Order: sequence, then structure tokens, then C-alpha cells
Amino acid sequence: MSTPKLSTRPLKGTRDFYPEDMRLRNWFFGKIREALELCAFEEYNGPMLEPLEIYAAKSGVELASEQTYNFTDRGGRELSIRPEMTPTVARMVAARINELTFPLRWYSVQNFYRYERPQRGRLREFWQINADIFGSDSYEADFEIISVAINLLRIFGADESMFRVHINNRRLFGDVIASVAKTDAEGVKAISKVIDRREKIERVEYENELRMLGLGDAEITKIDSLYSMSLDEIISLCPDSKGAAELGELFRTLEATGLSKYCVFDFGIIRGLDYYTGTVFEVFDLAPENNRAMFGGGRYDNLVGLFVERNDISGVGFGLGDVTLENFLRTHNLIPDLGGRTLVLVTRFDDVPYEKYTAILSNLRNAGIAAMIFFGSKKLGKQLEYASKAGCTHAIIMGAGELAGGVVKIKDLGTREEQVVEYSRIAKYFGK
RNA sequence: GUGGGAUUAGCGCAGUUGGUUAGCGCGUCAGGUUGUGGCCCUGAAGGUCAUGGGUUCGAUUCCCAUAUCUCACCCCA
Repeated sequence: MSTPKLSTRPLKGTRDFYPEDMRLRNWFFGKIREALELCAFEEYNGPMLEPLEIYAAKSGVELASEQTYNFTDRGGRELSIRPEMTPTVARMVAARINELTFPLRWYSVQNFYRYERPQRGRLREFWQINADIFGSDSYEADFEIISVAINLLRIFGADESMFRVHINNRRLFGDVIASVAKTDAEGVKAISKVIDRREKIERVEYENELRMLGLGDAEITKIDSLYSMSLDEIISLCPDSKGAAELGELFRTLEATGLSKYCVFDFGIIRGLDYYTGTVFEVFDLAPENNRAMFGGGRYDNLVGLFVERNDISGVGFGLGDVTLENFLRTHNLIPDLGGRTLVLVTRFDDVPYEKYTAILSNLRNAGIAAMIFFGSKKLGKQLEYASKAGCTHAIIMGAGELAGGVVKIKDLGTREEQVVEYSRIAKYFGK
């Protein structure tokens, strides 16, 4: 009679990362880290737990109240497991605002939790790269962030046939809607909630909701027409809008630097997070099976001001999740063979003292060659089989005869070729 | 939160129109006379047929619920 056993499955929406999974994740995050470091970003980190209110304030009702893992700790504090990084990094920046040098370029690679129904491209635990620039209001920082985002896909070999960056500006969007609907900021917010769902709800319902907000048929028709306008046409509706200037400069620069082939103006990009104020963008995977935004970001002017009495530190950044990135890389065949490193198994025989083998092991490791020794005594064939299955590239074989001659046999497990090598030249065989 | 599909050995799958010991492939382990692995041969281990109820003389099979996976919706990365 044995006791009932516990489940070996990870919790719903979470994943175990076995060594082969880690190899993949380490590979693509490693490449991204390297690229971000080259772009002069520095890595930071923060806690996984934060007070609930830092999300409740600005992230949006849906995310803060329904999609976070919230709980009360033993001290009675209302906490959230972080569903995103931006409030944390804004808090960190605010805490040292008087000593940091701006503009500041920071990135992190961390895991996040959101309580949602899992599906393709979306789980409950995911890892995300976050890269942000704080302390620059200029369109140049918007451009930098978007060009870095594009670069992160290009380092994997992605080209303009595989993804597209859809770009809009919330200030411009708000000004255009305000002028069309002849309303104020509050009215714009209510109207934008409706038109954000324009493609997702019934046309009748859409029109009814807009009418309830005071719009007439002429305004509704006008809003429809916005979606087929070019950027220049949109800008001409509100030529004095600060957002128009920002977006105009941004697109001029994208054009001039050859990045416009990756980008498109899209008046429909709003983004769900409430804290965005200026440029917003979403990167779409052009493969039809990955039919959701791969990642996105934008500018947020007021987050640092949640923590300190400052309204001059604006941020712009993006978050790139591992789930959608992996789907992208797999779908477009951008993942190479990740094998590679030399790994040596020292095999053993019973008639040679054990310490003769551990000496070889130490020599290999001291020379910077990954190596292990076989445990127990089994037939050589079994030892080689183990080596092969364990991912070894080479085996070292030394019996009494070789020991007496001061040599070992090094077997290449791929080609099955053997070479007799002098004991002192083992490391040299491996190029070390 | 809403709806569809799925769940049989570690993995991938058969199967039972409800009837005694549920199969196959791969994988794992052991052996094929103890110093050479990927092929081959032999053998073994491994399943309360997702879980809990119901119908029935009898349920892995039919019904219901739950869980998990998966796809879409909502929302979002």
C-alpha cells in the first residue's frame, strides 16, 4: 500500500524548463542581452512582489484587479505578484531620481504572472525582456526604442517579411478624436474605449455606444474615415497637436534611416495599459498562425510622478515576452542547432586505480574542458552508450596498457574514430 | 469569465457496437561469455484506460460533474 502521489505537472499556465528548454531560452535571451548591452543598456532587477496599488493606479482596471495574483501577507499588506515591470522600474527610478544621470537606459529579463486563461502565445507565467529609456522627451528616444526593438528581431535573422511595427501616438489620437467629436479629455477617454473595440463588437452596438456619448452620424462617419487616412492626412486634421509633431518626426527619422520598411502608421493601435501617453507601438508577427501582437511598448509621462513630486521624467520602453518570441522564432525557422560544446566522459576499468582517472578529470577541467567521470563499473560498451546519450562528444579510455605507456585513447563519439594521445597532451587534443 | 476539441504505459497512438489476463511503436532496464556505443536478437519492468459520481448483473467504453491540455472569444504580451 503506497500513499497517493502528488501531481508532477506544473501549475496551469506555468512551465517546467528542462535542460533542453533552458538551452533554448538561454540562447535567445543571451543574444538579446548581448544586443542590448551593445546598445548601451544596463541590466537592473526588482522584487517579484509589489504593493497592489502601484498597479491599481495606472496599469488599468482589468490588469490590476482581475489579472494579477493578489494576496494579503502575514503583515496585512495587499500585495501583487508583478504582472509587468514598468511600475517597478518607475519606482526604482523615482527612488534615486536625484542621483541618477538621465537619460537612463535600463533593461531586465524577468518572469511575470497574470491570472488569465492560457492559449497560444499567452500563459500565466511568462518571461519578458523590458528595455526603457528614462528622462528624454525627445522623439529621438522613441526612435531609439523602436529601432532597438527592430534590431532585437533582426539579430535572429528576421526580416521585413516576418514582422511589422504598427505605430501610433496617444496624444495625436486624443487630439484628433477631441476635434472630431468636439469634446474634452474625459470625453476622449470614454470614446476611445469604444473605438478601441471597433473591430470586435457588432456595428450596431458600436454606433449605439458612440451615440450615447453624444456623437452624431456625421462624427461616426468621420471617425470611420480616420482609419483609412495616411499619417499626413491625420496630421493635417490637427496640425498643432504635439502628438502630430512627435509622430511626424519619428516617421521622418524611420524613413531616413531605412527602418520604415519595418514600420507602418496604424491609427488603431491604442494599447491596453492606461499609463501610455505618447508614442505607442505593437510588433506583429506576420505569420498567420501567430495572430496576436508579439510585443509592444510606448511612452509614459506620468509614472515616475506616482512616487515623487516630479513630472519631468518621462519614460519610453517595451516588453518582449518569451512565449510570443519563441513562437515567432519557431514559425519562421530562426532557431539553429543549439548543440555544440565539447563534453568528455572519462571511462574506467577496474584494474586501474580510481585516482588515475580523477587525475585526468581534474586536468581536463583545469584546462577549461567540460568533463565527467563514469560512476560504477560497467562494460565499456555501456559506458560509451551512456556517454553518447548524455551528450558527450568524446570519451577517454585508459586501461592498464595505456597507463603503463603514459597514453590514453581519445574517442570521438561522433565519428567513432580513436586516437592515442600522450598523457601530457590531452588538453592540446581539445585545442586548449 | 464564455464556447469548441481532447485526456488509454515515460512519449506518440490503437482498441473495446458495455463482458474474463487492455495492445503497438519509440523510450527505459537486463542479457547476447566480462576493452568499444547508434543496427540486430532475446527478455523484463511500466497502465486503479485523467479524477469523482451516476446508469447497469457488469463501465476503460454510456451519462453528469470536476481537473488538466488545446483552440478561439474577452483582454493582452
